[in-house]
Amino acid sequence: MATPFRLYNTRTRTVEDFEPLVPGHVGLYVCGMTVYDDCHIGHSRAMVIFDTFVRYLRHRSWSVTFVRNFTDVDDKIIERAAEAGEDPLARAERYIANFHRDMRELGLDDPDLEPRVTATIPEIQALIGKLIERGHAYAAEGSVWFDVPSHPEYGALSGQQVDKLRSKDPGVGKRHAADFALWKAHKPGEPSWESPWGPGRPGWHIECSAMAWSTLGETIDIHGGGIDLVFPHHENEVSQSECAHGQTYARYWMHNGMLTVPTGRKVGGRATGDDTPGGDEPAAMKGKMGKSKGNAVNIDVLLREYPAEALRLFYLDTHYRSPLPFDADALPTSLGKLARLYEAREAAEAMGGEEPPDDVARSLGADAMRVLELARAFPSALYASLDDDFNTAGALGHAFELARAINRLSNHKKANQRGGPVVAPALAAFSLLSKTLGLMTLSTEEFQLEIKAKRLPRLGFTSEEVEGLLQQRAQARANKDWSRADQIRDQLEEHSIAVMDREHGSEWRVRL
RNA sequence: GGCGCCAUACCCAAGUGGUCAAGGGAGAGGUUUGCAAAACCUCCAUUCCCCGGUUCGAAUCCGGGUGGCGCCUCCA
Repeated sequence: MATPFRLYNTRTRTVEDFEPLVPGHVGLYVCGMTVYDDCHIGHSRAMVIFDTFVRYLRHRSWSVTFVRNFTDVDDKIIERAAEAGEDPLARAERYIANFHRDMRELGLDDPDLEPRVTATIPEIQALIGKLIERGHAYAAEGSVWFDVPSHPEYGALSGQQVDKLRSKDPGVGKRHAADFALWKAHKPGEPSWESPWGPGRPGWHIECSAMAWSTLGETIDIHGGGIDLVFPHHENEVSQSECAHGQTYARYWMHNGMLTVPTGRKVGGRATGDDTPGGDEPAAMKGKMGKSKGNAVNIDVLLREYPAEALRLFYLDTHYRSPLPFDADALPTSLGKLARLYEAREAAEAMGGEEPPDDVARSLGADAMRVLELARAFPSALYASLDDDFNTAGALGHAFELARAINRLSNHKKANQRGGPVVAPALAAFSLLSKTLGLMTLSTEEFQLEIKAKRLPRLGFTSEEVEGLLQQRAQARANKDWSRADQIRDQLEEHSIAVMDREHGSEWRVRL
């Protein structure tokens, strides 16, 4: 890589040059879902960010082993399953299937490995055994606790001081308030496994240490996840792994910001098909999106109405570490921006043609040169942004500059026929955007069809009805019956269907 | 009570020591059009929450204040 790749490291609170342990190869472990319910758009923000991150690293010739786990046995799953009167493991299985369905729908690549807690029990027990052996854990009444005071470094990642914590959970047999469970003694009705300490199940944090260890070894290059996991989850992982192995657990910590619901705004709205009136929602609704706050919007619901790439653009249009506010305008805005990119690419394609004669080239002059300049500079501009702590929002800014330059050139009548020399570099730039950020991966036609399929049902029309009306309107226009033509157009416009009269006929779009 | 992050125009959002403060949306005017829509052009922050300080020079660094958010309980 020509320029260093720079990444913010939560552990040091600074942006650092990224150097993997083994040159050219990156081991990445990302905390995935606890599968007790459907994936909401806060979860999928993390999924999209890391998917895109891996895509980019690979594009830049790093070899990446991407591991994203499933926590398929835990308190919450057991609790929810009990409420629903079902088997916890069956519930987890169902939500894993749903998650896979949602990620596929979102257009994400599968991670290289997706370990599950229930398939990592031997490794978890081995790790716990090691910790007891080394004096960092103790068994008490069928459970095993991590001995926090035995690890002086505890708190380094999150900046917490053990004696300042508001510890609540008393726990049976715990020696220190900050100690946390590695192994939980079996309770009736809960899934359990045999162990040297009696039947039970893993605690919350040990699983990730074990899964990272079994898939990537004692030291991983980058550990990712939501910023809300820093404490206690990641802090505890560090202690478990470093006390067991005596090696640095993760060299870089990469945390994404939360999806938030701003104060006094409507959540979802047209996005969810929920037509509750706007206005102030209960205080509990604002802040971080989460199931327990009752403000979660499930990803599958949104994907029924918006193309996956609109979600992707929504996520990538803000730096991954910033909080991302979600409201009713968010997706329409992102979809509009995405459509702008597609339309610019279409305009570039339409300019294909012969090498222009000199007089035409001269008349295209400055505008054509501008496109050429931006298109050729695009790769280095994109790399500069993404190499700088994965600044996807900055990278997108460059794409929009190019889009405007293309549209400007294509407005030029002569360019419409003869944009020749600028087309290839412009299309190459958009192709690079597809490869790295996963946007504009469809043909323009596919994209328009997807929009129509997802948006039209809410507008009270079928494609056939719209086409029928447009035929009537074409007839009226041919007869210069402008009032009839305008009446049809107004009727469609009322239902958010925009009609555009082109030289070769009328097109229509769903207004975003 | 403890730890940490953030504060850029009407809205969203890049930029984090040095030419004019990206980009998108909204708004105003114009080109185009049968009229529109879309697209394009022009305008839209002499200024980056406030107050001090460092510097030849700060939105960018330091100190204080105010406001918002995350974590300390399950959390992407």
